[in-house]
Amino acid sequence: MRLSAYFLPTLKETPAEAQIVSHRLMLRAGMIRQTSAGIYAWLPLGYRVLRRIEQIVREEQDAAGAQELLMPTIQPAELWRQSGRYDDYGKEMLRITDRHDRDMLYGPTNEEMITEIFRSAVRTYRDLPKNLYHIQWKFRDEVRPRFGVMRGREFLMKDNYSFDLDAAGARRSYQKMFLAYLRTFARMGLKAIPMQADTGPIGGDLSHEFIILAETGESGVFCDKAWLDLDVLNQAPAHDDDLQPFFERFTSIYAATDEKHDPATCPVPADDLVSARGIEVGHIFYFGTKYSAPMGATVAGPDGEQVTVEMGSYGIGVSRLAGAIIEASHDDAGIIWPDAVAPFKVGLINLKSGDAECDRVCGDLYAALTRAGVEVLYDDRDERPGVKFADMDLIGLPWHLTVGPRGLKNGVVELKRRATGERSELSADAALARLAG
RNA sequence: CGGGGCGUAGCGCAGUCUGGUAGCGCGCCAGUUUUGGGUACUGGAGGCCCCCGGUUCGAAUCCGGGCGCCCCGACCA
Repeated sequence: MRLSAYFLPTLKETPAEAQIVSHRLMLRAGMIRQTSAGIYAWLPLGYRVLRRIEQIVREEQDAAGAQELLMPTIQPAELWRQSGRYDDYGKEMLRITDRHDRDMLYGPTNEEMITEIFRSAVRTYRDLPKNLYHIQWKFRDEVRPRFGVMRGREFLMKDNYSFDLDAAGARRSYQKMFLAYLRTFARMGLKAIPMQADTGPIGGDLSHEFIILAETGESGVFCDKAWLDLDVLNQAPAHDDDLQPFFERFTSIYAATDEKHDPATCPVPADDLVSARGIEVGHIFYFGTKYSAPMGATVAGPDGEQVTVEMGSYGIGVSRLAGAIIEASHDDAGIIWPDAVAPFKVGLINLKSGDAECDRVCGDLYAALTRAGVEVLYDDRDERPGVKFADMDLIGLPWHLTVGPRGLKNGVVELKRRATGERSELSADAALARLAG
């Protein structure tokens, strides 16, 4: 993509309403625009990131055996009356009346709807287990939206729902999601730590919040320092393995939010205990028959009796992750995208657009990289070098490839790694080999 | 939902107390500068001063009523 033609309204100054760093950087980098309190438009650069995040979530869900579908944003109130939540949910639920005076709502979550779909289609235990997910916009009319996309009213969420014949099956479904979540966040370059959360009336150990560590996180967390150098991707078992040992190991390493942390009973010695800040990016829980019972989601069991199915639900804040990743990965100059979610891999900077030699070398590099499948944002604007460098640092692409007349005189271009600031001079061919290889 | 603040050019703000030609910086446009980490200079465009009503010869400014946005707290993916 040529920057001269790209819709990328970067800002030099920070809009007054943005208080936290990810919100400021997303506005300044031209990723989002606010349209109302807690509601945002995603501009091309931001939308690319959102889709990247969504795709990683999707791949890990599919790998874990979940099946994607898509439910609507608007739901009939009737379903929520069946579960008893229509009156309980309060003002956070956006209620709508259609032209026929029917009560509708903009879905804040989808337990009722998925239960309705399930109960109308599944009759026998032979069709279990099932795990269905979708990635869809939700609306919760928060009293006070803030922190940009980290706590918007409208947000993109991956939510899925598991259906099992009994508690043992539900436990296995839960463990599959536990593994999928650890893999998902690790792939995004995040250190996500599962922390035991309130399970409500069901009890047990089957509810975890996944919290990523970031200096600017909302809540205080404590964890065993063993978490810090745990390599999840290398230790993760296959989804078909017996997940119990893995689950036990990862839930036994201490981690707690400050609400649950009690220094008096903490099993971790003070020297091994890390105190940090965190952002919740995922939440999984098992809730048994909370919805299946009132809504009559039953199947015929092996002995012919009707059995109420055991359910769990699992959420990932996809749009929140865009902000959370920035909270976890930025510096004074701007965003530092982890490779897996970067909107482009390489920023190609032409220091002197209009100069025949610079234009030719850049054009060749751009064409060759594109041919090799490398996504490039080519800054071909007629701008000052300082402006180009500053914009590129702000946008935070993983690699910056700089071409200028001074370097070309010596036959070199400059390659910079955004995360480390490390720069090296090399030939255009060598740079191409490194980026495309 | 309690408490507080703000609304003036695309962005950041001054002007409001004490009513009298709508300003500054950045950005934008046209030039000069030919620049190696937000360069410098010259010229220019761009405003229902959030909305409605009132007071006044005259309102961005005073009064009344709305709306919007932000912050702190409580609450929450």
